[in-house]
Amino acid sequence: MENTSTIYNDLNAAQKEAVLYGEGPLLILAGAGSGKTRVVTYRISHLIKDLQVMPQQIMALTFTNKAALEMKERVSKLIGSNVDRMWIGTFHSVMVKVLRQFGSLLHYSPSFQILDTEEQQKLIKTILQEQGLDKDMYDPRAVIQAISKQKGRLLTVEQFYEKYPTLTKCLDSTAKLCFPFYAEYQKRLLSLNAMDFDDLLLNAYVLFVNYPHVLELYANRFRYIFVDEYQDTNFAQYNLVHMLSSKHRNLCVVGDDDQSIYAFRGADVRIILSFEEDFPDAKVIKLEQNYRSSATILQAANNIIKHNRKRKAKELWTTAASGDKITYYRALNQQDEADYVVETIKKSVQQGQEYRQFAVLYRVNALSRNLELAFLKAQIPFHIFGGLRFYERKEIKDVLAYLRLICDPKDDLAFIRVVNTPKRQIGTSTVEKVLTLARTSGKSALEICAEVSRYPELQKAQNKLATFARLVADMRRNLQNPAFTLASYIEYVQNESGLVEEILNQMEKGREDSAQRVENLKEMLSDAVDFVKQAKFDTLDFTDEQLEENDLLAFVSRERKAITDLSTAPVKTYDGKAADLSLLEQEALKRTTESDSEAESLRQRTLLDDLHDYLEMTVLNQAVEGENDGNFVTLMTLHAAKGLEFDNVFIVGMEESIFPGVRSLNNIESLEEERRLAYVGVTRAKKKLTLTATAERLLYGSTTYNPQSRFVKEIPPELLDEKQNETSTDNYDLFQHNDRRHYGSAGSFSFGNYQADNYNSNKNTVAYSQRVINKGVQEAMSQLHKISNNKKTEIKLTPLAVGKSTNELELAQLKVNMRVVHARLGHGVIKQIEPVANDAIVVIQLDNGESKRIMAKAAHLQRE
DNA sequence: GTTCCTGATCTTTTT
DNA sequence: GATCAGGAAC
Repeated sequence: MENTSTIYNDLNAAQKEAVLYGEGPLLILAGAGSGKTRVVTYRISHLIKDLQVMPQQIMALTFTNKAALEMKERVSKLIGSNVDRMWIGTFHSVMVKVLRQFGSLLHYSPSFQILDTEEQQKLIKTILQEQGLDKDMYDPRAVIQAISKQKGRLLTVEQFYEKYPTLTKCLDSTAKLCFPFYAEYQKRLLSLNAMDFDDLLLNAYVLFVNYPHVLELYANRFRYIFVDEYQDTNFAQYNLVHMLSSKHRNLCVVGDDDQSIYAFRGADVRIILSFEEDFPDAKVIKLEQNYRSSATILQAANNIIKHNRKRKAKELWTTAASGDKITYYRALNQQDEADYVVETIKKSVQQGQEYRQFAVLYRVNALSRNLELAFLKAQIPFHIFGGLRFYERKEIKDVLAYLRLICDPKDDLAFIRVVNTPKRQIGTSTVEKVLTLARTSGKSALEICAEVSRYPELQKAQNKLATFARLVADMRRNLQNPAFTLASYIEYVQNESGLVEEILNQMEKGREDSAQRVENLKEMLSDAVDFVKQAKFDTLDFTDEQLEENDLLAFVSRERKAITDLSTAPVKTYDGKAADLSLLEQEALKRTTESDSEAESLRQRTLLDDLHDYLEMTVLNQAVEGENDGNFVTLMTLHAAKGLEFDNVFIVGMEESIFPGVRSLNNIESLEEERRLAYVGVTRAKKKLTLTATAERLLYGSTTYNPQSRFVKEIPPELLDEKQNETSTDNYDLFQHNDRRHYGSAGSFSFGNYQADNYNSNKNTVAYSQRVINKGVQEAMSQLHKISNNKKTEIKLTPLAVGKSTNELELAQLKVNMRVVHARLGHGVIKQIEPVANDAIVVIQLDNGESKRIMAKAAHLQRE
């Protein structure tokens, strides 16, 4: 076998062993920078190329879309083009695939929708109100978290109330929070035909338990299963993985217990720690050689992490030279700290380094502010990652809600969101009435509006509601209009709904972020163009679905036979109900007979298909492109930096109660998680690491004085090169004072609000900055250009057939002081043209004296 | 129904 | 200091 290929020659002994290891459970403990992804991708390629394993027999589960994408690309480079047949994806997306296929067994229709966190919270709020519960006692966010925790532990509603039959029996505080809500919440989800993120895992689990034959289908098919970042799995994921691999037992998990930093969202380190108990015959391979960092940096990392008690013995080593010492800078205050970072980068760049080789990491987002200002002042290009994600922005979510309502008129949550957005004088009380009527009659809210004249109690708002219903119906009808592409259709909805107009009106009133919001709407259009392009590429899943359609029929007939074999005994199910096989059978038959027409629509995707898939992508795939290969300094949280590497890394805010955070000071478990976070941060650096702390810090509106972080003290002093602001004499005393204080005490003390920072009103500078609020970490960092090259596509929209006249002015023809006619507003003069994305905001002085802002393209302005 | 003001809150984040 | 939700006044 050794002769099959030379690609294995660039692996070290441990890596090679992991790649070539045969059948059975395999745990790869891969330290930071030890070539983990390379090992996994090589192993997959080895299975396919050397052992003739079929790609469709391989499943690889990741936590993020970014990781899945990277794995796909790297595997496809190694083996050629047939990655498509493998199931490489996030836990969630893979389970969606399963549930779309078999969810009907759990009484969900295959088109169930997936709720995001905001909608979950809204649901909880309604339940809270309707049940008349004390809203000071229940914070919706905490309730959602509590429910999520139960689901992560695989407690269904039935099991939950079995375990906690009364409120007084809820000893656990999260159970207490759940108790009044869980059942009702779940009931609503079902009636909305919706699942939340945790349901995707929980329901897949329930499905597999209730219908062993379904599990068998997958367990048989997937001979090899891989799990990336195994230290981040929760109980539900753990169980799913074990079920799926129960047949062939070729489960390969990769992870590093020292890099487990997501316990706060349900990850359980014990899962990776007990892999060998789960599989006594497991092979364990440790990858300890680090190819990333200098010896000094590694030594620091090892010294920090060895203070943790619960962990697998593991020590990174390298053949690299010791390199530069770690700089530890003690600043006067956060300004001084930021200036130091900026100055250091400036100097290094003057000596020939590039901005892209620098990253500044921090524990909490709040620390980015001062850095941002300092970078702006110094005119150094930078990107801040984190903050609101693209699809979570208000203006985007509003458009998405319209699209959802158009797609599925029964989507009452979408209805609630948009019925009065933009404002249509439809208030909460009216909406309440509509919803009550909908609930009692079993109709959807939109249906009620469509036949509003039948309901005397809605008389006052009759016209408004009817107009809204007509608006949505019109939009829906236009789905059939062949002139539309997905992007041009979305643009049409953006305009027709009045959302764009509302933003422009707000701009009129001086709202500052309006231009940005318009730009986001435009960005959404190019996003849609790219999405369709990709969807045409990605035919991958359809072949698989086709395959499973037959499986579904086979499954039903087998299940039937099982029942007849057991004479009258019903199939054992999870909730005690017998499976309704006849329904399922009809469904399966229907699908097979439809498969011809489906195959046809495969060739010619309809606008509705595109829209459907697009909507699913927006919930499930939150990652959005960032600017990829720009030469800029990266600013992000330590969490976001996991998996990335930079030549030069700064970690700021190395102070007790910031890092480690206040909330972890009294708890060993979370303190150890903070320490792992420090370990992750330190190991991001390849050549040079700089740590900074301040004597005095203005945070959350008050000044604090924190002792230096214990993590700095855990680094042997001989590795550190300590520096401080030379202009100051009292600086050191301040630190002495801070450090004399005890660690465990409730963190920092404060002298109240004095002296705010000097830069507080720099809003204009912020606007021109290179700051990209919210583009995902995804591509900005990766060297994979493939997608990003497509991303910069120019938006080409099919012009609307309607309303286009020969007199219509093109964007380029518009000039200031030109007289124009607007179909609705009448005559006026162009006063200002402000380009935005591929369009422009035009200020028109109307003849009646009023001035209006409109989007140039949608306005269809004509020559006077 | 809408706007404007007050006051509580401020880890980390993906799906 | 900044944001955002919820309540009172318009």
